[in-house]
Amino acid sequence: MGDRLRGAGLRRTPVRVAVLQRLAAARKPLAANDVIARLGPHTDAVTVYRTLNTLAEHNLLHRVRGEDGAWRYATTPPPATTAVPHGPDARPEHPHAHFVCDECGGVECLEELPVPPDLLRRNRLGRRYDVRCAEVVVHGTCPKCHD
Amino acid sequence: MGDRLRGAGLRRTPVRVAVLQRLAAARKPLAANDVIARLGPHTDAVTVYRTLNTLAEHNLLHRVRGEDGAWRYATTPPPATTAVPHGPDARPEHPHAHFVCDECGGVECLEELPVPPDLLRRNRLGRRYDVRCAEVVVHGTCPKCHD
DNA sequence: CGTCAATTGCAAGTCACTGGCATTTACAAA
DNA sequence: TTTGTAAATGCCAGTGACTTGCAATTGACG
Repeated sequence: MGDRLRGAGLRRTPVRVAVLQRLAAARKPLAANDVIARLGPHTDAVTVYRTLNTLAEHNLLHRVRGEDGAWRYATTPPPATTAVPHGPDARPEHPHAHFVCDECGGVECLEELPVPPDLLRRNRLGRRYDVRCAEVVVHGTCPKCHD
Repeated sequence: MGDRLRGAGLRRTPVRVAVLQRLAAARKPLAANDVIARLGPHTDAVTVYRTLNTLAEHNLLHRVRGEDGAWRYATTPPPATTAVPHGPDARPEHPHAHFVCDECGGVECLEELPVPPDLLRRNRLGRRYDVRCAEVVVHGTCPKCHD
């Protein structure tokens, strides 16, 4: 999936491709640790940390904090048109809520639960606040941990 | 403010009282670090970490992750009636959104922006999900950092 | 094919927080 | 008031998730 890398102005390197593959294969957000584990002992952990940061900055990934404080990374769907901007300033295209299981710590994307757009209406806060985006995290017990 | 401690079934100790005071005086959520700094060098940092945990478990405090991954702690208003349950299982009484400034990292309670209650409707997710609570975090630039 | 900035890999560091354990203390009961 | 006891504290050392510095490597243009 070097297309997306090149589209974002990034070099297509083996580590980046492998990271994107692993994250796409896992259907849920993974901690850096999990990604490192799935890459085998041949890949340097520091490189993976840096790779995840880079990919997230360029909006090929998005990330959420797990309850343990570690980031979870997940792939973002490819942009609808090639004209959609990449880069650090781009907004997530389909901001959605996330689910955090309080039992197992697992994180899931709730694609079907969009972040309520009215949360971004600046006038809900003082006019002197510059609102950029909002996150919604739902806590509870996931099906796997259910009783 | 030992009343609240005793009400929660906790011992009234100098450290706990001091922590509650400092957090009440700051009108915004503080990182453990900030609390420690405001207590002077006479209080042990580990004790403060444990104290913050204890107070949060007993719902005298609530906490949010800052963008740096460190918890921010803020006092919760006293329960409306004395019959309101305390303890680890109690739900926050007035769940509200929080604001995180991407410039300075500061966190604020948006008491006037309640967490949309429909986020908790279980049927928005599969029926096998057990939804407990939801968090809303708004990102942007705070008045102090504005240009 | 060569050039060179972008990536990588490795060593060492930082930061927020936790665990273990001996000492002290709040507070209930005598 | 005194005492007994579990709960809190203080200190040391550890953990885990990153980050930083820097030299060696490499992808992708010309």
